[in-house]
Amino acid sequence: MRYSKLLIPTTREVPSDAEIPSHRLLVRAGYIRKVASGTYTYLVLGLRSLRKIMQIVREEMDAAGAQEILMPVVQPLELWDRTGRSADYGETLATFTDRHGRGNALSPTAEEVCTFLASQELKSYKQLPVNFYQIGTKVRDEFRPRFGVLRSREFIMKDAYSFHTTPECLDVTYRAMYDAYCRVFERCGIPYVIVEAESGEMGGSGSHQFTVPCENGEDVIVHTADGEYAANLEKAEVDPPLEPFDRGAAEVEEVHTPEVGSIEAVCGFLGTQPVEMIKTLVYKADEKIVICLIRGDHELNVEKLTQAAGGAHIEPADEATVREVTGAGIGFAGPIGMVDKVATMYVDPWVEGMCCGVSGANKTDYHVKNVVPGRDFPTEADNVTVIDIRNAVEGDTRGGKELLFHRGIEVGQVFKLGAKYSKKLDAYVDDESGASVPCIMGCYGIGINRILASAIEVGNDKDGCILPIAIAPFEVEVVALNTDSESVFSKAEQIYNDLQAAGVDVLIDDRQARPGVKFKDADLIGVPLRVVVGERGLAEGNVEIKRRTDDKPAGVPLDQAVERILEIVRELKAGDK
RNA sequence: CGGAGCGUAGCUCAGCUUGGAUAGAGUGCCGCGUUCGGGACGCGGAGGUCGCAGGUUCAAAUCCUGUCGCUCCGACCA
Repeated sequence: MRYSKLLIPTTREVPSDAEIPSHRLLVRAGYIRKVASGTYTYLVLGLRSLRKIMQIVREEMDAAGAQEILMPVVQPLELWDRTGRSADYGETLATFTDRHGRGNALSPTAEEVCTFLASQELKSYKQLPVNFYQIGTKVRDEFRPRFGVLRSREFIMKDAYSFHTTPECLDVTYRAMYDAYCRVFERCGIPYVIVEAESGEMGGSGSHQFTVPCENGEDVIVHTADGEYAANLEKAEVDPPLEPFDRGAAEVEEVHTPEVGSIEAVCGFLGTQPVEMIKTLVYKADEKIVICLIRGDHELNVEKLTQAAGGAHIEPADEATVREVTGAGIGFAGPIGMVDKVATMYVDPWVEGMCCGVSGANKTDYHVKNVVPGRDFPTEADNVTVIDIRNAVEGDTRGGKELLFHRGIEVGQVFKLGAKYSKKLDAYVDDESGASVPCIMGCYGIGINRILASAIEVGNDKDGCILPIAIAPFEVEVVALNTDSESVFSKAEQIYNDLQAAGVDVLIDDRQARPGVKFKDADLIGVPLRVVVGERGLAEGNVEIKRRTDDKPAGVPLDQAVERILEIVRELKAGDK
């Protein structure tokens, strides 16, 4: 394609809202333009890259036995109500009421619709297993869009849903998807790690997350140095305390702590450390009130709590509920005497292991000291569960090995869903014995735009993008330096035509612009291979070929240029895999 | 939703504290000329209801109130 005919609005300056490299460069290189918060128009370069990514995904999904379909973005809210996910998603689910008064959701994912399809069409075990996938726009009314295309309100996702009669059959497809994902990311030329993940709102029993390690990622991955264990922060398990602590503490003592509700404030007031505090959090698990005890310097892990509560929908209790349950204002909840007032009390092992601690007194403006787990509140009772419900932190171990933390961008995740959706949406089939059984499901997502953004996040330098050839908008850029020189222009055109004929994705910079401008733009856009045709080179019978990652161009005789370019393109493609 | 901040030329920003004349710069854009291998230079030009609505004032980009939008930090994330 001809640069002079395309809208490739490169800029020297960046909009002030772009903070991370991928966002800055996508804008500067003219791949995208923002329309509103969290929504973007993809211009020719951006769309070409997305298409290449989608094609790779499509090929690997097809090869893995999935079949492509297309489901609606506008979905009946009723289906979401039936699975309970309209509540789980909350305001993140974008909804509208149509002119007939019907509720509709804009799809952030499509378990409901796909399961609905299964319920209508799948009747017999003989039809299974099946795996449906689609590539399309998803909508989430994000509480806070950010990082450009990485966390937007609208994005492109490949989502797939598989149906099975047995867990073993699901395992086979799950593994096939897992392997397909590895091939997708390898072909896209981006580095990735696979970690164990929690299935979260999806509701399921097993999951792996594919993450591109990089500084600006929003996900935290946790692993041991030997790589034997790797999980995301939501999932990462931590060892319980090694040594049981000395329990020889004094009697419980109430202290007046006026208007100091937060951990920091209490510590400042009493001169204690967060590690000595017992943090008491009131939550609602479905409609039941539960409390969670974690050490003051730890954070509650909602995913772990969800699992502990048997998959219940977890949300923080509102202030009125907290007051009613504890009899005190926010910030003064404590464990003593609470066990009878709540459905369940979850105690983190690191609280159980405390010698004694400071907690709220369930009395506004008061805390209590010398609270001993097991003595002053039960750690063993019918409705008390001691279980890991906090985020892993620096210094934690797992299996005795130190846990290390890194950030990453989630680009894909695979889930075993079980029968949650099929039961709620009546997706049952007859098995071999004639019994009606709910389909066992898996689901598998890939963030298409995130692959592009993360590729730039890990591939850039001061001059611009450095994209793998597999997903770059063009494979080769021919730069015609002196466009008013007939010989330069015609030779550049000849190379351009020959490359096109050879099936190469080639861009020719045929603009009437100064050389510096063309060089800068070529670097910024990040086309993997640049071919310069200029008077200086032609005087020696050469054109210049430079990979985006090379320091200097190499002169190649004009008559060998196309052949050499094709060779390097082949090498680059092989190298990316 | 809580905290902070910002809305002035297409973009990046000055001006606002301490109200005052035709609202500025860089970059980008248009025209002419000179240039032509790493974002050239000269001359000329277009481009602004200073987010919007009220208010204070002889006078508002500037002060006050409201409102809308955006951004950053935090709060259950593909």
